[in-house]
Amino acid sequence: MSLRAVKPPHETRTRILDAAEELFMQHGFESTSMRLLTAKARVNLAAVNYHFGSKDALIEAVFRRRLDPMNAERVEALDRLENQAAGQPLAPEAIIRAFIGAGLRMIEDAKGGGRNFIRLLGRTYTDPAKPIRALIGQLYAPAMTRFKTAFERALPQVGRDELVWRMHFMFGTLAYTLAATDTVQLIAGCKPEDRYDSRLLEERLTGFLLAGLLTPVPQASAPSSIADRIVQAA
Amino acid sequence: MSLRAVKPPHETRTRILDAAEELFMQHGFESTSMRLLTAKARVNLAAVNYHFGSKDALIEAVFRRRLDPMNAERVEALDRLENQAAGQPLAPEAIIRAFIGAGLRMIEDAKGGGRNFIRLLGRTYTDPAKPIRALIGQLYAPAMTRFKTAFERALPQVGRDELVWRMHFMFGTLAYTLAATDTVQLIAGCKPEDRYDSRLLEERLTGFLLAGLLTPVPQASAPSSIADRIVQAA
DNA sequence: GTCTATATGTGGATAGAC
DNA sequence: GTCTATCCACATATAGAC
Repeated sequence: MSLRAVKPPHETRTRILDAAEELFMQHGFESTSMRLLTAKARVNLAAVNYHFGSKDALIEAVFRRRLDPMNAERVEALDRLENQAAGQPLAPEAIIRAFIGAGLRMIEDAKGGGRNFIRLLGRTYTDPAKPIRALIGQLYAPAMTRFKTAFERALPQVGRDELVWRMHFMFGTLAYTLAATDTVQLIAGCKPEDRYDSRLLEERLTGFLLAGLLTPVPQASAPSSIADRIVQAA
Repeated sequence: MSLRAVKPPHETRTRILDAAEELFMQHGFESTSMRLLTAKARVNLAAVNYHFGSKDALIEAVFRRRLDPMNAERVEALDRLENQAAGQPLAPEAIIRAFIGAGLRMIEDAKGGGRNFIRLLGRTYTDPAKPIRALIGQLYAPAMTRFKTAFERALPQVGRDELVWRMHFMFGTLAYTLAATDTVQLIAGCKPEDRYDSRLLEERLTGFLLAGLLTPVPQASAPSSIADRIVQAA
């Protein structure tokens, strides 16, 4: 045994992943050069190719490291809810929380890099590069299927097509919120200390999304009476 | 007068802008080289620098060409509403429609390139490059201020902080919807012919966003009773 | 205004010593 | 597993002829 601490296995890999996560978030994939990345990680330029094979493979590894556990957590939360419900449809609010919780809790992890990743993730949903979108879609697919089924059972009164769009709106709101939370000042000064309060954000998001999901389905024949319909439904 | 049609002024500029719009949407800014761009526009490689000065200046011109008229249209719509209202606060639904209408109508313009631009725009809200975000923010700022004031007057019961977040959610939903409308299949097969029906999409979006904007403000003390509150409010 | 040819920099990837 | 040196493709931008 040497007197020095034993070097953790794959320490180099981890340093590369951490640096990549932060730089990809700050500058995007294309603008982050391997030279900049390896300098930040304090590893040799050739290390990325040795450990990951290519820049693209590194990008995939960055997403897998966080996204696989995150989606597993979501599915586990849904499993727990469905076990408790014993065959009954779930409450829409509970499904929403099961989905957004995992991501929101990660924005409080500033030191461990979770916040960086979440913002990177939110932006990558709309990345122009096809392989990137395909990767994200593939990593999400299993969880997506489960949540879609749960929403369909919970909201039988919302037709299939309408539900697809509402889920689309929902995921969009979440993705954008996570990606652009630093930009909220653009609209107006909000208390900076509230920006990363995931509990507060969860309540705000849940309220907003739940209302959208539950709103009465519009009839094509009455385009300007949505507010009326909400009042009538109440 | 020659027998040939007179060459329109700045035809080269327009061809460059059109090609840039499409390629930036497909591949992003970094991945679109001037060589590819000028080839698509059928102009000389040096033409971009001659007419715009640099690639960055071209990017700015692409956004200004569409975004300035688009935001002007939004502000005009708001002007009309406020003139009609004669000092009374506006209906939240009308404000939402005034904001989202201009963008939604543009997605039907597939041939003229409007659809390309809208998707490019939606994605660029979360672009990692600081100068790009700064440009977008600057081009939006005047319209943003007007709409924020209108929403504050229309929704006095919502509280400043909460309203800022709800507007953030709203713009996020819109941006993501416009950017990723082709990805809706990711959630499930939706009728492809509905994807670009801006009227249908406007009804769906308005219903979703309006419900979120109007939902009762959560109390921090009762985190799991949002559904109850909606029922109580009704 | 348009073109060719080129200057100048940077990118990802790798061969081969240690 | 780590490092240096280098290959080669491709980027933006421009000089100068037409």
